[in-house]
Amino acid sequence: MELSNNAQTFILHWGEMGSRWGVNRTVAQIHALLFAVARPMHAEEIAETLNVARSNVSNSIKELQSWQLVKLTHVLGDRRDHFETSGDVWELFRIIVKGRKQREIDPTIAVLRELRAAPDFGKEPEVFKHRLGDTLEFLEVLTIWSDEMMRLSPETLVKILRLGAGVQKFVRGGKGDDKSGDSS
Amino acid sequence: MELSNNAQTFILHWGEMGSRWGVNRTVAQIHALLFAVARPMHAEEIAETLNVARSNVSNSIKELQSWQLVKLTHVLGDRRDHFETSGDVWELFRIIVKGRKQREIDPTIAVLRELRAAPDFGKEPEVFKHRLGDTLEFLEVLTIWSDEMMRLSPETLVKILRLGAGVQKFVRGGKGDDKSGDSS
DNA sequence: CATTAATTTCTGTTTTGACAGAAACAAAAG
DNA sequence: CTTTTGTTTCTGTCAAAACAGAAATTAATG
Repeated sequence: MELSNNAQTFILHWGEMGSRWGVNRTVAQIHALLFAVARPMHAEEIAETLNVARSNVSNSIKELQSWQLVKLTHVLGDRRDHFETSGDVWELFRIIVKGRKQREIDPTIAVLRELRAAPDFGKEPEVFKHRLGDTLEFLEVLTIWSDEMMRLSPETLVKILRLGAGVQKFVRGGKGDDKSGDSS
Repeated sequence: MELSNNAQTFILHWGEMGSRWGVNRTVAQIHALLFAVARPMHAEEIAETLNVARSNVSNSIKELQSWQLVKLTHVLGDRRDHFETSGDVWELFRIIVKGRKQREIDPTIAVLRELRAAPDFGKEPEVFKHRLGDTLEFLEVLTIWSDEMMRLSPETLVKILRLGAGVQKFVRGGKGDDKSGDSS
């Protein structure tokens, strides 16, 4: 398939960004491609369009599937597997956040809990214990919050985001709290 | 400096996690070390403690400084540069979010805006234009929201996070919106 | 059951980034 | 101004990951 200049720019940039946070370029490009063309494609067509080896496409798709970012479909009269991705940006966001939390936050929480429970942890300096405790508490609050937020529909989510810092009006003692210009 | 087992575990894990989101192991380890010991250290001591080359420490610290995660200090009677990091987890979080947004979101917003403004963009298929538009809108809302949130004090922030999805009560039309069990 | 078509796994090559050690540089003290 | 001490830049080595192409496997059709 021939890509327009605009589609190319988008896909290349997406691949570039992908590698900036741990997902390899081809994986990110395939996802961008499926997002852009908005129709099911089979492995062969993806490989041709992006100029990468089919094996590469195969592995990348497996990875995308494991993250639930692309799903397998079929088109009538073609027995090849086809793949597509959701066009709902909010749903994609939810999936990505969920995955990153699992891979980046959860293991750290586990380690911090183990440390706190270790027999010799009590002997550590107070600052160290205190800092680890703060870190753990922080990650736990963050986890609960993100789990709850991600359970909401995109519509509610966008409303909350649009509220912005306005939510501070709803928490007691939150007045006069703006820190504009204190640290930059 | 001799590290306790607990401190070692923490630092090694932090380094491990670091490499999971694009920051190299040594950089993450140095940050973890400074966080754990909670006092200024000079380059030499850092290198000895972590068993890495001094040049490596030098470069890593430069990177951490550019992200405002460590700052330079001096201790009396010692002309060497010493380095320390904030013990305030919330402040660290704010700095990290800010940096990641700059490096991961801002460039994408710029590209999407350019695409939308390109002379031949109007000729693109409707779905494509629509999807890019959605993506841009999403990233813009997210940016505004995070900018505003990050301006709040840690105390307010923790209150809001603790509210969790409870914030939905404050947005109109948010009732009956829970999606539990719809997609997993 | 054989043949064809598609996908996945395997193996070797290439590229990229981390890192150590040396060399160059800068700053302070006597 | 020279010596000492600390910091940064540079260069080469090493390790890990991405990737292509071939081989093996699986599934479908006649």
